[in-house]
Amino acid sequence: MGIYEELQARGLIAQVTDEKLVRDLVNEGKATFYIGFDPTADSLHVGHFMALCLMKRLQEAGNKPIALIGGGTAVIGDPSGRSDMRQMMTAETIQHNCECFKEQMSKFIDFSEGKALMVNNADWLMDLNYIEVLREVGPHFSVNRMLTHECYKQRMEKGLTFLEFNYMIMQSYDFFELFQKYGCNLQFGGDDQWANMLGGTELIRRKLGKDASAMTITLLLNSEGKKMGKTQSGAVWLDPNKTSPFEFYQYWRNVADADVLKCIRMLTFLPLEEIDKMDAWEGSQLNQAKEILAFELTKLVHGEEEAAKAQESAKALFSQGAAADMPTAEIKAEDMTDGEIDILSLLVVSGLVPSKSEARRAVQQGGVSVDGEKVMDIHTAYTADDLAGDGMVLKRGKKNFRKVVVG
RNA sequence: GGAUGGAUUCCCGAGUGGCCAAAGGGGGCAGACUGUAAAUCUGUUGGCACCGCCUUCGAAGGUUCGAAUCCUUCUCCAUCCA
Repeated sequence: MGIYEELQARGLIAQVTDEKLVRDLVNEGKATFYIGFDPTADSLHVGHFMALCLMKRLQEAGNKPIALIGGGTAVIGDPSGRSDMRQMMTAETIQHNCECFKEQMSKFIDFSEGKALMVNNADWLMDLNYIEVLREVGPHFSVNRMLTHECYKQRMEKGLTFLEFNYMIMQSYDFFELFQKYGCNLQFGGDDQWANMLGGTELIRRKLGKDASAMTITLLLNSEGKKMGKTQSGAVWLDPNKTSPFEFYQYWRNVADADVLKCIRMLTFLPLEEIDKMDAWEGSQLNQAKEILAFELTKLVHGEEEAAKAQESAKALFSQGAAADMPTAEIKAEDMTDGEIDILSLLVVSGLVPSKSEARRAVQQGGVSVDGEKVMDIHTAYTADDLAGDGMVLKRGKKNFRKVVVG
């Protein structure tokens, strides 16, 4: 089985321009391919992770990856799949994000000895001359056709600025540039990038009369059709400072039944035969699959040691409500009044709730416990002695724990 | 540049002088049930010193005993005309 077939079996391939061509290219290790990452935040997230894994897989099969950081395109903002305009970012923010991306990526991809390249499209986009670009590239794009693309259609209702409209042209230009400079003959991207990517292959064909291919990665959607890797409080980040390994683990531990196998297949490196066996699992057995998923992914992103730690913590926490390695909050002397701290303040200081009102509600609804004992009275107070030594395990709801100690 | 309509709490969306911290839905949170799942049911969903007070209805002013609601100016958005 070639790498292409494997990707296909894992459900990673969404669309390709010319299946036979791409399959041969990739299977024979002749592809020089690129994936673009727009530095819209200071850390990569799960969506990027899929792309990185794909790069890794293809690199192992002998192909050469180019990681393109969109330091130039991020200035514009991709309207694809968005119902409103992206917030404009300052040049400094983008620069900072680029640095963060570079660092994180080198953990996943082997950039040594020219096995892979990392480029920033700011290097060529920033110096473009408006009139020149219009004359060089403009004639090859039909506004009529562009407007019919799905990605713009959505925005036709809400409004699309000329700035964003140009994103596609910039991305196409990237491919064109990479094709000429590095012989990059294949572009990968999220399925929402399809139109933008076709723009590139078309530009290359029209300007150079040569063929380049494009292939999109299936978007990881949950059974409700929403993008995975998002929580109400934001994305699930790969940066341990933004999403701790424990939280990361928990996110995957908690995916819906319907999504487990899909995630294992698409995201992990477990052999397909093993995954196929899990297909038969049902009911509470799926719970084990979730554990496997969570462990495997945490291992990939944060390393085996962190993964094991996260798993142990989770197990300990959910069976006994205590664990050595769990998020800890320190209570300082100034948080205490008369040597005591009441339960509401404790909840707020520990970061388990954002306000005292919510703390009050949580307690009144029976959602708070200390060392396994439910707290029912909002006036309950604790002294420094209660917190001494190993501290206390403060719990809000079923899944929010925090160890509280004196700081 | 002109005409019209619009901006409400996390989101959608009611509310056109006091009964509005603002209906309803979605989402979130918590409880019950479970498998750290889903579905369902219940409660809750601005802040605080919580039977009371404070800050919110695009922004700034004004009218009024009293404004999300009326007036003025401004900003932004949509549609049509140029």
